[in-house]
Amino acid sequence: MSAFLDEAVSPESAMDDEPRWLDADERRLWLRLVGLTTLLPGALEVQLKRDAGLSLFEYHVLAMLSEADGHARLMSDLAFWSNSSLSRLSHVVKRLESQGWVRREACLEDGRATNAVLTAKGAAHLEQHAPAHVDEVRRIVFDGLSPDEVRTAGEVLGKIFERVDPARLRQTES
Amino acid sequence: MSAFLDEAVSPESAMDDEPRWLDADERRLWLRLVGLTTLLPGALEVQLKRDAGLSLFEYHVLAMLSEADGHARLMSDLAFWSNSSLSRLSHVVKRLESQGWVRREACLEDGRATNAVLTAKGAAHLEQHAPAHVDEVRRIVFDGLSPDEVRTAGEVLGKIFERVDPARLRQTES
DNA sequence: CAGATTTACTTAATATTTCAAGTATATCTG
DNA sequence: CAGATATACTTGAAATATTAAGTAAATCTG
Repeated sequence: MSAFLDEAVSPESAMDDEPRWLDADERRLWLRLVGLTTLLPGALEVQLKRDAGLSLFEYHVLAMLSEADGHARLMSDLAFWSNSSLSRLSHVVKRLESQGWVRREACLEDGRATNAVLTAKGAAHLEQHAPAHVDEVRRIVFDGLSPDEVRTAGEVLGKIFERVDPARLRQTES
Repeated sequence: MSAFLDEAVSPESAMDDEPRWLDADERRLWLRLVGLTTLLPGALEVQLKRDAGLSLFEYHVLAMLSEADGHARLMSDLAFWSNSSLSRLSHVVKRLESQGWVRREACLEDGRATNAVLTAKGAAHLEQHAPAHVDEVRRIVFDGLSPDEVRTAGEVLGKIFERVDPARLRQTES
């Protein structure tokens, strides 16, 4: 990734408007961002999968339901809050439904819409496994960081997140 | 994710050793980290896929080869540098090979090992599409950040990265 | 208010990733 | 140096994710 990201390489380019290559600090952040996006979910999933039979994404979906009014959300809202496409969510909810952790309910106000609802069993499952998962998140993500680092990194990632999809920022603000 | 991450919820837990739930700043960083791991690759891939017919991972693999001596690396080294399992890499290299961008070569020193080698065509493809990709990375990731933010965020992510898999840290240090 | 468009999803097909073996070579141990 | 173990991959199958197409209900438009 160094070549074709930083400026040490390829003084000639295909088009003649040379882009601004990345400097050393940018390259470092970039590589770590790429590294984390590929490795972090897997690292956390080992524990979750083993202990709770959930992927990180599934856990996140259940957690988003657990904090909603009446433990229910419209599929499209839930897709938003779990950073996913409706299609991906639909498949995952089907699986969570088959485990008895979630059920679907037609929406009364809008005939097109469906609510995903966390069942009592799903809530219990989440409660049971949340502590170990939070411990794991803490162990991998937070134990090495000072409060100040947590705050500033959160700010910076927020600025990036905002640009990934401007409509989504509100998600982590509340 | 609020419930079962922060401390506003479930004063009683299954086991009685209550974990330390996340505080507001921790929760914010955590949600943004999760959000970025799920959305950032896709956001960058739109451009790459359309213009260069490459996923972010494939681009990364080619870039890692391009900066290696002789444009070649052992499969296991390449797996390390691209944060992937050998199996995943093997499948992807097969595809890159079928496009003529990479070829495999037996390693002379070790009969078990294989070198993945960037072909001239692969190097040309990378050179052709690198500028637009870097522009896109810059647009989404860096344009909103000050040099100071880039530096400090890089540091913090490094500390997390180190804990995801201690053996891997060296990767973004050089 | 009829036809066209948009919204909210689901589903089938495809692509990608992971998992579990399998193969072959290298190294280590008694 | 023979047998055991470890390393470096590859491959096929299973799980997961994305894409494209389809259905049905709501809304918008002339």
